[in-house]
Amino acid sequence: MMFSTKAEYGVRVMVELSRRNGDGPVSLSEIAQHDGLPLAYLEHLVARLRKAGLVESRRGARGGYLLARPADQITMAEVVEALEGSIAPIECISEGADGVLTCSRETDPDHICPTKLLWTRVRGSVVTTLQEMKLSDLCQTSRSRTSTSARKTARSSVASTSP
Amino acid sequence: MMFSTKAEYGVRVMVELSRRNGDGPVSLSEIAQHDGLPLAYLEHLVARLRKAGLVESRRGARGGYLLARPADQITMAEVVEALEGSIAPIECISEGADGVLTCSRETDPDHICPTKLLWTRVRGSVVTTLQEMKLSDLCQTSRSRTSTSARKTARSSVASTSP
DNA sequence: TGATATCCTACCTGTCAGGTAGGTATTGAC
DNA sequence: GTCAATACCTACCTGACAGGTAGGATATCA
Repeated sequence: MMFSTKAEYGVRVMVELSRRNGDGPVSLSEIAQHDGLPLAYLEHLVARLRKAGLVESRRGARGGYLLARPADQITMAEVVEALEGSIAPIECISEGADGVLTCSRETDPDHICPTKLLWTRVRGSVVTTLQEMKLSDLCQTSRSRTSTSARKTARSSVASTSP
Repeated sequence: MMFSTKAEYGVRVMVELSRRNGDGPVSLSEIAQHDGLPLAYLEHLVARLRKAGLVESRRGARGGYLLARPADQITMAEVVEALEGSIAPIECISEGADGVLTCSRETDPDHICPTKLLWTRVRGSVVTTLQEMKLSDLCQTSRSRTSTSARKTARSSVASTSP
């Protein structure tokens, strides 16, 4: 498994917020009930999303959460990174402040880690995929299920990605 | 983090076997010492590689492990999958026997999981990257540095793994 | 003044990555 | 034939952390 339920649940929260965008603040308890997820745990996750500037909150009665930006301006890379932390395929690969990837086992500059190429490329493909996908892309899927013809397309497109 | 040290260490073992291909069986203790990895733990990992048909073993004195196939015929997808199990970006996504990806939260056929598209695509990009990269691609990197002094590099690599 | 929400901190708890330990079976070299 | 070196196997340990709970403080609306 590559990501924990933090990403899974958090993405679901973002999708729900996006679908109800414009209806005013959405309370976490509504989302928790709708998706069958533990409310107290979602509070931790949405705190990360808020600190990352992806959602805004309204306290008090009738409060809740809203998207900080339109859904088509939020990349899934931002969402996943806010929830899971910096995306690295493996512990020894980490991204420095300058954005350069380094391998912790590569202390000696003469000794180039032969596996670094692999993990760097894996990371790149994941980050690119997450950056290209916008939150709005996921909501079109969930919206389209209201019509029968669109449902078929959604299912087949998902199934076609198997190797 | 997306993969554990099982993948990290296991890939290193495969790279070492590939580099010494043709020199006869390579013992695990040699590799463990060269890369500064715990021998007893590598035994577990190499058992997975053997069961997956990626390496062959020779028991007894002067025994060890060899690549079961030429390095350019071994994809990193095979290696990583042997070590980590089926590649899934998240717990709720799994690959059935027929190769079709399913979401465990998608019990009701009318309710299509809106996040499935995301995780399916992430998985696809990772699998594609791993399939396109061959074991031989990693060894070309590590070969390029052996021209100066392989022995010196070997010693320093052991020392560098302390953190 | 409640009811309803976010927000914050602390704590719990089972699982599992990562590793150790100790033994058995097999083989080559002397 | 014995010995050393190796793979092979099973069981166990242990700290960290994912995943979640608990309880209260704070803010806001009706």
